[in-house]
Amino acid sequence: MHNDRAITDALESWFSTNARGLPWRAEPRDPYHALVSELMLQQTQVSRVLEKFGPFIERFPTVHDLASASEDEVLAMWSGLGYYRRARMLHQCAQAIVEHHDGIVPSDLDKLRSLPGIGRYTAGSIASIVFGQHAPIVDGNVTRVLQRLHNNPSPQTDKDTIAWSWRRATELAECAHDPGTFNEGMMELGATVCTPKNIRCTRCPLREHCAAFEAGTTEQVPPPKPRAKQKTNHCLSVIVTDDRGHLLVEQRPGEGMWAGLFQVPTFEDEAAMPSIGAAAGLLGCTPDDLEHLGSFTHVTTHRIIEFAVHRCARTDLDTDGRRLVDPEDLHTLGISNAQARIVGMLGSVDTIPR
DNA sequence: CATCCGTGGCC
DNA sequence: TGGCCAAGGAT
Repeated sequence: MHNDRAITDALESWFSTNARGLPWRAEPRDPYHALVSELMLQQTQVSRVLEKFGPFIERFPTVHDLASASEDEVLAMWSGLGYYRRARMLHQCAQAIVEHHDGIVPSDLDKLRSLPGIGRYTAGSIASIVFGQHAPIVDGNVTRVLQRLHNNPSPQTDKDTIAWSWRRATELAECAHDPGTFNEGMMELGATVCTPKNIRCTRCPLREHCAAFEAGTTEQVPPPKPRAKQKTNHCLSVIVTDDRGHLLVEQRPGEGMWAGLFQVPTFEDEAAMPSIGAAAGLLGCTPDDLEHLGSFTHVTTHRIIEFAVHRCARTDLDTDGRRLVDPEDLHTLGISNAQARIVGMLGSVDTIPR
């Protein structure tokens, strides 16, 4: 039907000379390293993962170390990566591996799939890249490459398109000489050559197999994804220190945005910025104790968050469910980049974990 | 099944 | 520089 073997051969050959260096690709491949890396790669760019992977593995060298760590420690090492629920999933995943799989990352696709935080993409990725199995993977890159390869103009998010992509990826993975290399190659091609815009067809190893290139429709296939409208939120954050210079922090709820992360006392409102009077009242000081240090806008995919940052002059506030930490020790707590920026307004305090 | 969950790069 | 873009898993 399709010239699948020609496609997989061309791609594997291209990838073996065009791969960017990912740390866990070093031989021998440690399945635990792959697990951490794949969870990180689910949600952020390769460059960010490169920054965070080394320190994370150094802190949690084995699946046992990760499993026995506290959730706070895991979140601390995840700080700045975003999608923090995945850090907790990875933590639970490690615990499940220790409890149900003798501390050994399973190679079986269904067993991988049943672990927390691992869906069919991540299961296929570990099964194929680490264990050499002919398992398919489909991510946004793979879908785009496949749709262009077959000049399939359907919306990427359609149920039928997703099912079609998985069928096609399954055929190709089964055909591939080295399915792990093929799967990595598809993602790398989508990330560096077969990109949404500025498509680099002249550098594409699959050009002669590409129906969209043939038809001249690469720019239109696939169509842009519909985007959710951003909601606005307002946060008033207050930097409070005691007479030793220790910083007052609180832990966010276990659900929602930045779940389980720490922050300086922060008051939120969807409609408008909380008033200084209200914030002072909740903190147990007066408006005169608060000094406005600055404001900024923090943008995420689904939210626009306006932050106003104040400094409290009082050093004797009731800690009331909050805790005081030495700014030097902030890197041991999970904090968002927005909060790191706020604490940075205090001075040249280094808040990024290393 | 629709919605939620961060951050940074690119133009 | 502000808008656009990337993307899997859980619930």
